Amino acid sequence: MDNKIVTIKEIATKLNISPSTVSRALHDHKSIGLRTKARVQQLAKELNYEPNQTAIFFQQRKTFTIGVILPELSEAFFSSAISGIEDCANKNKYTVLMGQSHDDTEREKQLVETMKNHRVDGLLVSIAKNTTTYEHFEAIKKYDIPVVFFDRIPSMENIHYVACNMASGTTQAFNFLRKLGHKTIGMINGPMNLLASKERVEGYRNALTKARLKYDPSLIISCDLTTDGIHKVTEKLLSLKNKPTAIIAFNDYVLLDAVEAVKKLKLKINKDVSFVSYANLPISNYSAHPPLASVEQFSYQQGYKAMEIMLDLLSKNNLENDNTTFYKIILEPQLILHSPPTQ
Amino acid sequence: MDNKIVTIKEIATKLNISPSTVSRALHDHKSIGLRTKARVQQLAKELNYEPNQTAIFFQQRKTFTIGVILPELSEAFFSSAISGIEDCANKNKYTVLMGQSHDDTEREKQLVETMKNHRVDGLLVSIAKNTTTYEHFEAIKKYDIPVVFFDRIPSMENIHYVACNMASGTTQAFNFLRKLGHKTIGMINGPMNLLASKERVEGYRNALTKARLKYDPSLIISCDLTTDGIHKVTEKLLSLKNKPTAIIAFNDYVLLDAVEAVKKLKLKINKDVSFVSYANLPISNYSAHPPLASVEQFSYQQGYKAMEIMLDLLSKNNLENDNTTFYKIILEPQLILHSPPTQ
DNA sequence: AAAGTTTACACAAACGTTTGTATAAATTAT
DNA sequence: ATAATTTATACAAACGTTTGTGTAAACTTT
Repeated sequence: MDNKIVTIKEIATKLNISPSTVSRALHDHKSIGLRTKARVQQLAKELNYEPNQTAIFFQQRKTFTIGVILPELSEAFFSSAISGIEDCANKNKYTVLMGQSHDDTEREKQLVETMKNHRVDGLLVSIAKNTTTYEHFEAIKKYDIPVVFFDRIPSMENIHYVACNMASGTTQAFNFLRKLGHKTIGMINGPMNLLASKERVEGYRNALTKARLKYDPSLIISCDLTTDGIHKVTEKLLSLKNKPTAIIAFNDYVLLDAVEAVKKLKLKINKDVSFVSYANLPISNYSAHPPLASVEQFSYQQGYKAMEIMLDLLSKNNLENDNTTFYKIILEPQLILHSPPTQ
Repeated sequence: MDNKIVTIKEIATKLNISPSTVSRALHDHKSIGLRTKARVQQLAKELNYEPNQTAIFFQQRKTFTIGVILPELSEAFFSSAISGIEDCANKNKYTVLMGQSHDDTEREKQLVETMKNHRVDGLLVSIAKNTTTYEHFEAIKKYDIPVVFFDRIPSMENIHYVACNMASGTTQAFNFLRKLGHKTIGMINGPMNLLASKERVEGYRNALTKARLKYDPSLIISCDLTTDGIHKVTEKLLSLKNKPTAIIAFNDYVLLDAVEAVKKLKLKINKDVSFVSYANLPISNYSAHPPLASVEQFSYQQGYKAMEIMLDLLSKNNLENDNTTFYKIILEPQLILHSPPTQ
């Protein structure tokens, strides 16, 4: 019942040997005799010895902790991603230090600072939607803390990242709608500083080109991902002369707001206008107005993979921090078709 | 561009003063002369000095880190709760170390161990659904690491916790259904080791008593919260002689599965059987088959409050770890009515 | 049995910071 | 001008662990 925390030193004193011997005995070092090893290990067990990780972290200059910065945990995409990160980290004896930017660049900067001071071994980041300057990420590299981005990738050179091929996903979505007979397809896009937004445009245009169709720029509108913004953009799209009969929404959350806007306009979903979106969140399966299809972005896998890359970087880190090769892992998204709600 | 990490020692050497002086100068200690203070602070800035937190943690025996163990981040309830935890922690210069038990008691034990070794200052826990032994939580108390439980509370004496009053929530739900005319009300309950399950029964029976109705135990069935379990329980309820016309589901996720079971039985929701559930997750707002009402459990607030309690415990901790008074914060839940999906 | 080798341990330094105590120098008081 | 006090700084230990190096004692080898 004594809640005194036992140290290596105490074990050493009790056994009349030196701390270094105890340490080595506990690590099963070959240079320690079997008798002493046994004695040490037994006493350690008896006294309920627990290594003081903070001391070890300090001494080893390694914390086995990975910082994760993401916009918003209550978004299913990110909670699922961090779930993957944590699972992979845990399997490899790493722990996850978590921080939400709430899509605020200032907060994001602070978090990077905090994480750096905590001496995390690495940083996994999905950037805030309005982050456009990247000094805080440049800065941390100087400290030999590798950074791997996932999903929300900044427009930086020489970074590691894992993301979904949104161009291809968008092409899939576009072609799917075309096959259903839609001729005019609109798109509610995200902020253009996000790689994912650029790629959506790319995929959209690729599909047009392949189909030898003309590009009407007014059919793609960026928005700030707020409810208001989405409402406005949706109304704008649906009041175009070249009015779309189908809309590709930036993601399932955007879709929810877009649906609201459509209802306000007294238009019928899946009749006047159909939707396809991205992420394939659980809500789509139970929603009253699910999209016809959703581009699955494999958030759990993205997180898991990002952590795997991190582990790889960390294992190589000692040898040579090779500043010339960068992981750019592109997962192929998959268009998931949804059946309309029954009853 | 030199990425060498600067230490207090180096600053001391460069200025030809002792490390202790540098440390005190950086902390604005009154015993340091203004001139030296200025010189130190300037050089620190120039060299981009960053205190090594791992050293400080080690030295101070305090990490400003709070461990959070919860079942499953991809459940909206928990991601929202940890969001509250993180927000409160961050405001108070604390960081969050996160771990998911995936509702596995073994993993939960491991996590407690990991957190302990990381020397977290405190632990916030929502237990795995099948955790029935609590030695791992008893054990950590000996290390003077306070533990605060939230939402999923174990049946232990002398613990701190914050939870929602599920008894009252259930009574509200029951009365709501009664007012709609339902005479026979069933309940899909969770595992009985959870306080929340016991409280639901309590609230159900209280409502009966107040209304001078007889208690039919077969109308309340516990399940293991798996899809299969929920299907079975739903079928069982709906094949009773005393068949319920309304069912109180353990939470919004359980509801989704229960709805499936109802459909399989070719029964009509809101006609043959109506539902009320708990949590009031976002899905309810967009669902094709939302419950008539959902008991809002204020997950974000629960997390935030739990962290506040933790902070309070930590501030008092030094004085006297008072093992006689325990926080038991009960939030009053609120029944939120849902309108059926439009169109 | 002497030289070489191995085994099993001890010693000490290091990681970066904080903090109690000692002590010169500067200031004030007498 | 000397003693008392204050100010500003240095010194050293400590937190718990790991790890490079040194070294007796116990073995081999010949």
